[in-house]
Amino acid sequence: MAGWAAPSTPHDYAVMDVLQAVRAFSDAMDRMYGEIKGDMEMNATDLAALRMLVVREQRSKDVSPHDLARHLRISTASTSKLLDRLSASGHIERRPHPRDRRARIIVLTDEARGAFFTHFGARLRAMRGVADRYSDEELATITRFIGEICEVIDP
Amino acid sequence: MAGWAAPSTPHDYAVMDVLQAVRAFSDAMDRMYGEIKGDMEMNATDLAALRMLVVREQRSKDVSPHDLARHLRISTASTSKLLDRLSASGHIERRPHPRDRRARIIVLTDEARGAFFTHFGARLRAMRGVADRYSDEELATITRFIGEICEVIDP
DNA sequence: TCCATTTGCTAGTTTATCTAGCGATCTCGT
DNA sequence: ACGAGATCGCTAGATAAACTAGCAAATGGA
Repeated sequence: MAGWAAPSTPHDYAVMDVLQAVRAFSDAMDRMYGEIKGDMEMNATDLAALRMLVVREQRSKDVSPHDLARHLRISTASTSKLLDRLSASGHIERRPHPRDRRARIIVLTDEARGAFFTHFGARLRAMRGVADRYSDEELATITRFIGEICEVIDP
Repeated sequence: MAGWAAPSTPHDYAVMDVLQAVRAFSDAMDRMYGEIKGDMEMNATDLAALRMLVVREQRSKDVSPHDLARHLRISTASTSKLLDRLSASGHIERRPHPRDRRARIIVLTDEARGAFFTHFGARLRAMRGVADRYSDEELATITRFIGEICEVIDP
């Protein structure tokens, strides 16, 4: 994913290395989600939906079926079926929206939170262990870099 | 994905921030692939296969249908169909393995390489632009951090 | 040599997505 | 206040893509 323009200076090599690391990270994420998908006996989309719900919950943001459809890039029809599956498996509940009677709010069940952290928890702790070994300044630089990369790949 | 244990020191906050950045990065990657999937009119699995082939080609590694099945975590039967699709759309070719007459080697066509860089090229240049603004020491730290994160999430 | 294993494929089934369209509800201009 | 148009989530039916089971050809070690 990086390296088809010949590097010439040490800086070029450093840039190439970091972009290769970014690519490797993407692959590692794919494989991790693949593994967890297998462990939880879910398909990729349903797991991605669950991840979104966890993230949004931590930010105290409500999630509608429409939000899910946009994030997952599937139709709202597919989203209805997806919610049927997650509801039947006890991972989510459809709650009425307090103000808009057409709308729904999707909330995670305790079982889903438990299952999620059962499967992600060990890796999250391991990631925290990695981050702990860096200084505050280094972490700030890394955070800034990752943030900037996010902005250019998903503007 | 980070932050359910109350942080108390500046370092805790820095760790929490970087883990949130990692999570956001993962989300941004998902959305980027989703967008490219739409632009290239491919499904997620086929695009993931193409990405794997590009990465392996840059490392000069041969890819068999079996390798694809393992990486994508789909059956070899589904992989055969996937290769039929990619072959029909002109993205790949099945070549005979030089030594094992049962096996195949999957190679990208020039068209596939072109299409891939048409869709990823702008973002890759943008990422390079971001990385260029960091010092060699910073880039080394970031590369090391990302590498360590990869090891713990995909051991 | 011989037999278990590996490789990639096909056939048929199941699962998940899409398009099209519906009723209910909200929003906004008049 | 009220009607037009937009939005929300859902259903039905069609299409696409995954799965399981099993096959022949080729390999490789006992």
